[in-house]
Amino acid sequence: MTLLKNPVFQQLRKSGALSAEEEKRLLELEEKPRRVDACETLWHENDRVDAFCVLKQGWAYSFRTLDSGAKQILKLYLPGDIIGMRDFGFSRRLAGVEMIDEGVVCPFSHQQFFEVVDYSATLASGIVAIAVRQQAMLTERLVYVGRHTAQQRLAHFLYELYLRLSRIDAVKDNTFSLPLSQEQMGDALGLSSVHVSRTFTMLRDEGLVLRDRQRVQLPDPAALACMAEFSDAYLDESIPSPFLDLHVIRSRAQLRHA
Amino acid sequence: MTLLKNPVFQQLRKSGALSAEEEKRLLELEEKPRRVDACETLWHENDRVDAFCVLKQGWAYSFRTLDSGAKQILKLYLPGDIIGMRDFGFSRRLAGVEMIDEGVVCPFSHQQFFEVVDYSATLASGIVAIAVRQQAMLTERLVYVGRHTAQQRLAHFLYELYLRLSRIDAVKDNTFSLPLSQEQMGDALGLSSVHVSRTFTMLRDEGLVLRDRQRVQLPDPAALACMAEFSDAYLDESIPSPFLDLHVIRSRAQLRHA
DNA sequence: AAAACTCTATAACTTATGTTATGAATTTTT
DNA sequence: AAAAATTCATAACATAAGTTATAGAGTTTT
Repeated sequence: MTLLKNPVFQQLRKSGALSAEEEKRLLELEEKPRRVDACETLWHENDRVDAFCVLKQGWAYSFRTLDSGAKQILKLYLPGDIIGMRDFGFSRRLAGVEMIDEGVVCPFSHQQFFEVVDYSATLASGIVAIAVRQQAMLTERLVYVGRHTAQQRLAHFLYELYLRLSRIDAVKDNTFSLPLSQEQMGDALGLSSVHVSRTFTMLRDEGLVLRDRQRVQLPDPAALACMAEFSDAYLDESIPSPFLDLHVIRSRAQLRHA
Repeated sequence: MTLLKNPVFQQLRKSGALSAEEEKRLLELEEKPRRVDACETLWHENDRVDAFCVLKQGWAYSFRTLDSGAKQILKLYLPGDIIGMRDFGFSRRLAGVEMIDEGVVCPFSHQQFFEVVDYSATLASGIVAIAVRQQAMLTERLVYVGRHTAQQRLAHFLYELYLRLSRIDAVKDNTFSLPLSQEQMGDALGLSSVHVSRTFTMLRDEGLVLRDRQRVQLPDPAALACMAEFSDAYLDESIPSPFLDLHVIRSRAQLRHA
């Protein structure tokens, strides 16, 4: 997975909004791949912000630790996601990030990012759009953690994952791998691990979710989405047309500079 | 309140990172002020995304409406905030936005934003940093809605407001105006209005919050922050040093282009 | 292969918060 | 100024989710 394969950049590319040089610059952010182990910490809460990462392989999550020792998992990162944009413009990390399984990340520095932004407004806007989309998932979780039952929360969580994984071809026969313990899912959804277990049992009894260890199957994804009151607008991948005209604006601006 | 007065741009300015032309460009985003009434809708969920707004005067909030008719309030906007960056890169609004009291907004278009980004990486980064800071508040609310008691949630909400209002000089004698009904606070915190009322009573009994209609007084803000387990990192206004060197990177890049 | 862990399911019990209802206090409309 | 509509406080009751405990199933270590 590269950034260039992200649907946002795919659309820009197809519409001819990306020059060869821009594609090259974007790929330069992924120049320094690094293997990371399962459970490895990428950074801690409160560390100095020095780098962002493209996640090439593996799963990761960001989290906050509370005084009580409880964890709140903020965001699950899948291959192709950018990790750490949440901290852009802050001196210190607002959240820790850990790998779930082993994988590969490509760190890039503040300065590299600035250079890309400075070189191309199109690349800058594309990266911001990707970051905004990631935040949108978090916003959506606030809605359902605040207002929905445990069943709906878990159903929503599983269905969102199902959609995200589908897009990177990680779903076969409505089945995917979910390398999270029930405790971790509880930490993401604001539920106790016991209640996550109870809720899985209920979802199984209703025929909505079959699970065997890390294998999860959704026999009727539509029914699951419906009971979770899932609204997929926030996962919409299509970018608005003004975006595609960016390079036009850009050329006009260059004319003006000249 | 102008964008230029936002702490992010104030810092850039003081460190000499903003040219006169850049300041001018930034102010051009605020060229079309419009009076808006109390309770006026700025846009609905699912509207086409056409503009963003600088909120000059008054309070606003963004929200999602659920199938059940319940509302989840996502974010409170105070003067100096940018409204709508959450939807950047999406075709449709993910949330509605309404004014709370009357005020003034300055809408600017996608295209105007692109032109600013294209003109200056410094301005682009500054605006992104402001948007990231706003999202950070939302992320923080996920943490306490997911993991904290009603008392802590309300305490956190009030203390965060107290800090944000302090920065725009809207707090006198630890007292500020809060033009939200208890039902609306419930909608923000994922609580019923009845329980918000109960919780206010508890906070009063503990001497942490005095309230008379829209006047709210925090006799001991530090104690309130403590009981809410408030961590103020996410409201930190200082931007990291690579930011301040942006114009240096920029000039280097221009040299390379030449 | 046994031992030690970790994860999961389920039960019993507790508690925080939701729901419904009522009356008083404010605010808005007529 | 009266009437109508909100908003707020409080009570009584209902319930979803938390907590603690136990045992089995899987996994890892020895």
